[in-house]
Amino acid sequence: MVDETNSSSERFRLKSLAEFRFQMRKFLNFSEIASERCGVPAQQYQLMQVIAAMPEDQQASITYLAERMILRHNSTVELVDRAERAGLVARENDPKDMRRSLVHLTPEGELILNRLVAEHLSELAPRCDHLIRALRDLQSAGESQPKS
Amino acid sequence: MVDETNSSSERFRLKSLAEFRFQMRKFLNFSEIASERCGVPAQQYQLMQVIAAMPEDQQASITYLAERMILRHNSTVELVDRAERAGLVARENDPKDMRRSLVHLTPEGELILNRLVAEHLSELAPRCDHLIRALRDLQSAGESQPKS
DNA sequence: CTCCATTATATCGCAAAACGATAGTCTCAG
DNA sequence: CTGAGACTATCGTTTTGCGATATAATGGAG
Repeated sequence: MVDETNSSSERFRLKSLAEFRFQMRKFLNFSEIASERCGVPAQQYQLMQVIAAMPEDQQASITYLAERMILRHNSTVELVDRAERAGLVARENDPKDMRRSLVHLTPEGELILNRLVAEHLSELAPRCDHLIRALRDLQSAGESQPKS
Repeated sequence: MVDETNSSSERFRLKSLAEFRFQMRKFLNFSEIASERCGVPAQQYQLMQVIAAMPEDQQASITYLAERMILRHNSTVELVDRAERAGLVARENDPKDMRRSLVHLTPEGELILNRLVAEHLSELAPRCDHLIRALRDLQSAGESQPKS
C-alpha cells in the first residue's frame, strides 16, 4: 500500500498494455504488407475473410459485413465497391428482399484469399506466444486494478 | 487425407483467423471511442503510451517513436506535431545531439493517459479470454498447416 | 581542421479511406 | 394502400499516412 508499490504496479500495467499494442501493430503491419504484395489493400483482404468465414446460415448483406468489419454501412458500401472493381467480390440482388445486396467472392478473390490466409497463419503462429504472454500479463495486471 | 478433411481444417483455420481479427477490431474500435471521448485521437493516445512505457535507458527521439508506432519518421513528426499542439506532449532538444528532438509528456498528457490506461484495462480484461482462445485456436490450426 | 557521407528531423503535396448527411428504394404492418 | 422503418447508395469533407525533398548536425577519413 506504499506509494511505490502502487506506482510500480501501475507501471507494469502500462508496459503490458503497451507491449500488447506493439505486438498488434507489428502483426497489422505485416498483414498490410502481405496484402499489398498481392495487390490487395488490407481492408479488402479483411472483407474477403469475413465473407469466407461467415456462418452457413448467414448472408453477406452490407449490413452484416458492416457489423463484422466494424464500419458504418456507407463505408462498407465503398469498401465493397472497391473490392468489386478489383474483381475480388461481386454483388447479387437478394431475390427475397430487393433492398439487399449480397456479396460473394469471385474465383479470383478466393484464390488470393487462400494465399493470404496461409501466409498470415505462418506469420502469426510464431507471434502467438508473444501475444498470449502479453495478454496474460494484462490479465494479472488487471486483477490488481484498484478502481472499477 | 480425404478432400473433405483438408477443406474442413482449412475452414477452421479461416474461421480462427477471422475471429481473431474480429476481436482485434472490436478492441481497436473501443479504444478509438474511449480516446476520442477524452478529446484525444487514438494515435495520440498510443503515442503517449509508447512514451510512458519506454524503458528507463531509452530516449523518446522521433526515430525511436517511429519504430514503436510502426510509422515512417515523417508521419511520426506529424503525429508529434498534433499531440504537441494539443498540449499532450512537448519537444526538447537533445543537448548531446542537436539533431534530435526528445519528446516527453506534459502534466496534462500524463493525466489523460492515466485515465485512458485504466479504462482500457477494464475493457480489455474481460476480452482477454476471447482473444487468448482465438489465439490458441490459431496455434492448433497452424500446426496442421500443410505448406511452408 | 575540413569535407562529406550519414543520420535525424522537418516540410509539402498527394492519395486512400472512413465518416456524416442525405437520398433513393424496398418491405411490411395496420 | 400508405406511411414508418430498414437497407443500400452517393457526395463532400476530413483525417492521416506516405513519398519526395529539404535542412541541419554529427563524426570519421585524410
